[in-house]
Amino acid sequence: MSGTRREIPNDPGRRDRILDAALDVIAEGGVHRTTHRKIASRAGVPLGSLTYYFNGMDDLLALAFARLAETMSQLYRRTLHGAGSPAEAEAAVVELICGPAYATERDMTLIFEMYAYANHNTAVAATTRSWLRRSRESLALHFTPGVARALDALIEGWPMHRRFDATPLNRQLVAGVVHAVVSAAPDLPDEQL
Amino acid sequence: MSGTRREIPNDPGRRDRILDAALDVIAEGGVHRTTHRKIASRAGVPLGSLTYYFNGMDDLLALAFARLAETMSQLYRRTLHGAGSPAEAEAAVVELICGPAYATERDMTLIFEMYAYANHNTAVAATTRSWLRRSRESLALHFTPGVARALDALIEGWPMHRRFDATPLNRQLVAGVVHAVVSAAPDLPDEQL
Amino acid sequence: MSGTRREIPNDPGRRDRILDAALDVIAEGGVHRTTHRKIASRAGVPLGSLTYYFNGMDDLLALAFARLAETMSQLYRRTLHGAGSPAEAEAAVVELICGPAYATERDMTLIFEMYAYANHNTAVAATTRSWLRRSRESLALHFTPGVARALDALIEGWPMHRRFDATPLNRQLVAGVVHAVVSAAPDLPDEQL
Amino acid sequence: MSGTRREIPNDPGRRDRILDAALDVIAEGGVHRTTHRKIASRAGVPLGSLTYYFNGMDDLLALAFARLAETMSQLYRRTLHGAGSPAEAEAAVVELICGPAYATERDMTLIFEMYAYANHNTAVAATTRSWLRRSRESLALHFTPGVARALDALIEGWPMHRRFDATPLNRQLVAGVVHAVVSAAPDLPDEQL
DNA sequence: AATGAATGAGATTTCATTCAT
DNA sequence: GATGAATGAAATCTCATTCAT
Repeated sequence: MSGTRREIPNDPGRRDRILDAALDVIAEGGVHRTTHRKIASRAGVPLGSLTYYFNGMDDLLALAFARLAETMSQLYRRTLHGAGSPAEAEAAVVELICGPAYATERDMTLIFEMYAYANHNTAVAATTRSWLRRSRESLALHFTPGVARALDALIEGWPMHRRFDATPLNRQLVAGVVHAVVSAAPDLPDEQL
Repeated sequence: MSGTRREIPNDPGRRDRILDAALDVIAEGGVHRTTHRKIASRAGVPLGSLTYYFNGMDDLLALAFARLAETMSQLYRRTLHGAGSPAEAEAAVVELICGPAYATERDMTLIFEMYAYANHNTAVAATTRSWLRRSRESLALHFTPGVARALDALIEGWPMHRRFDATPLNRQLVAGVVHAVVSAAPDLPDEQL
Repeated sequence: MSGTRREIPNDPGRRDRILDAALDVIAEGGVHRTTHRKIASRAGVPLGSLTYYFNGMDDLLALAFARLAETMSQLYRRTLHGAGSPAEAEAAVVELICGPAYATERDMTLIFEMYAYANHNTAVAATTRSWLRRSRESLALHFTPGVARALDALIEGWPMHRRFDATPLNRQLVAGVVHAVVSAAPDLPDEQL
Repeated sequence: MSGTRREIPNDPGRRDRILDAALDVIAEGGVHRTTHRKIASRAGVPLGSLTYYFNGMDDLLALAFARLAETMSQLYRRTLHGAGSPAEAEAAVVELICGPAYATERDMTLIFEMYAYANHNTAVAATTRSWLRRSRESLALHFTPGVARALDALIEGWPMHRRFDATPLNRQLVAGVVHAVVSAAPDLPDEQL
């Protein structure tokens, strides 16, 4: 019955479905309330498959966050690579700060969870570092290294406030600040990326 | 029943000692690995006293984060209130972004944990909102509302990157960016705080 | 301050208030969910007074059930002693079976709890036996020993069914059955009470 | 996911063994002293399996009492269905009231516990109601509805007294009373079962 | 390759009781 | 005589992980 031929997995997309389900569960309750059972139930897979595909919870979470970072990075990249002029690049940055595309409520929650978890897990810390590096590389297509760092901080910090603030972001204000930072480039010290 | 005499607790500081121990445990392992036992052991109190003083883990964490926010708020406030001139105010902002005083590694870890937890707990969400509001009020002593918002985002976002970046923050770069944002004030749209 | 004179309790009715509160708590949640704290809170007395007045939970419950039995016995007794003729005695028995006076919902619940508890506590077993004996003595004022035993079983069993049955008791039916039992006296074997 | 094959439990009778163990523990100490540990130890199963098989103590107790009611109902039913004549039916009722078969000391204790618990748990209340209904249906095979109700009350009430009385039941007395009630049928009002 | 029944380690929580005042 | 802060023993419950199939 079993022979020597390579067994073919009977549900090839299952691994990723589990990771997506894990992100859903994290978004809903936080890492601290994430359990194997919830993930399995959400993914519609048997409980045993979680330990079959992953080496415990830490491994599963690390891979789920890696998947999140990959998705977010691509969005970031797409948004910035599409810009054909300095003005369009600035607009793209404003879009990343204000737009719901970059950070839905679910995404913001997941990013918070990833940052928090990264402080206690080296694999996720590496994922996070790689993400930050890639963000800056995308920004470096259009801006000097120093400006890229500053814009990155704004892209990080402003949506965080937006998440908890009652008042919505003022798009004109964001555009003005981004422009001011970009315009300051000549006055900023040299900086290696 | 027979009078209004209040019993005197045998150990008046114990409540706060437990909260501090909780923050230590969170900083070390994250909320997701924080347990009553670890907190009790760290605080040197019997396990039972945790549920005597607090209504379960959620309550305890909410109060611990409130204590954290209070401490951080005061530091923030002290730093900004001390500034006597626009130049000193800018320097204070640079200090908040770069200085280890504002955010030791432990503090940064705790802040990440608080943000993450706030997405799943209304009490902590309220604490977080109140903290953001107070930050902006302190900034409003020296800056227009729009500038205050932008600086707040920088103060939030830049140290986050610093936490995961290999390279340390370039203080001159930060100073340049802060100055650019502050100088842009006349060009920014009106904004209510 | 303390001297040698006898200390006078500063709240003489408190003991009984605690016992009544205990019965309330038992009626609401059952013995299995009865705690010192609930009783103290219900009675409006300090927690410590429970262990001051009683030797632990078993003692407290035993005394509470004794109080219940005393109250119920007196009602039973009053109902039967008031009867001046055989017909009135029969009517009194019907009243005890059907009437809400003998057994409100709360009373029935408490009696069930007492019987259940009596199987595991000798003091309450004694209380229960004494109650049954007194019931029969009251019935013996009007009926032969054998009839008294049979009526006692009906007074016990019928309200139990009433407690759980959807349909209410048929008073005429009860009266007919009681009359049949009473009328059978000459045919019943002699029985010592 | 891949098929409909059902996993076979390693120990198919375990669920029922746990319920029987629960009844043993209840009979010995009462619901109020029944704990997961005692049941697990008595059943010879690991502690964790109790919450694996049951949704908490309430669920476990409800199912244990349902098992008790089922067993008792069948005995009741067997006893009454075996009667081939009115005289045999009367004898069967006397047997149910007096015989140890219907109610050993353990059974009586458990029934008390069930009634007490039923006042605080809707599932057990339903079990109890269903039991009472089935008892009456068995009695209705031989007696008019009114007589069935009266006999049911006697079957309920008399063994309760027997449980606490010092003196044993007088079988002749019981037979006489049952006969009197049965003979009164023509004089009793019509009653729907 | 895949599963889910089963478990034990440990988490949270409850609560009777103690005892300093 | 009286109290309620405090505790430890034990209760319930959760869940990652194991493992026979």
